[in-house]
Amino acid sequence: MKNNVKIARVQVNLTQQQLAEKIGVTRQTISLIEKGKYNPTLKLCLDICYTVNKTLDEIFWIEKGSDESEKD
Amino acid sequence: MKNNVKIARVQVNLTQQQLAEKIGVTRQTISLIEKGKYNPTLKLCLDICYTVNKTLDEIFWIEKGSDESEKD
DNA sequence: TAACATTGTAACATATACATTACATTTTTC
DNA sequence: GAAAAATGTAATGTATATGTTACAATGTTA
Repeated sequence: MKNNVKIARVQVNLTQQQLAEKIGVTRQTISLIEKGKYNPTLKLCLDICYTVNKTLDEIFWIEKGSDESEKD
Repeated sequence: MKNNVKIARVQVNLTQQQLAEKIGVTRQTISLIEKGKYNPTLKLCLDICYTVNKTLDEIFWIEKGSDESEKD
């Protein structure tokens, strides 16, 4: 699950810890999402969007079939 | 978790069953998502988008604080 | 209205998102 | 280059998304 969370987070000058606190999740969850190792829920995706001022399409859209990340 | 899955699904002339089969989930999952009773994962949101030819923003975006649905 | 297709939903099981704690590794700053 | 901050990640536990099966309710069509 590739995404642009890290880019967007850095753009608004937040650490993983700060983003996590604003959203109400743990830093580990943010870390794993940024590394593409989690398949986050819609609600969490939306909360991230609200906090970094982006839309779902800007941060989480990936073209069909272009997800190179592992299936595990 | 309000969304526009039902509208988009009907627009492309698919039943819940047909959409579910194309995506590889059960009909119940589609039903519960349409009724706003599930908080789907990003991967499933994307699969729905691909199948009904819409983007994440078109189907799943909701303005901050405008989610009237129940929490559980 | 009777058959049939579609949708809602309940009970129970399984997989996994996310929390908690802890520590290691990398990056920044002095 | 050492101290601190930021990030990666492992082990274990919990909550919940999703599967399975089954049946009821609603819509559609002859």
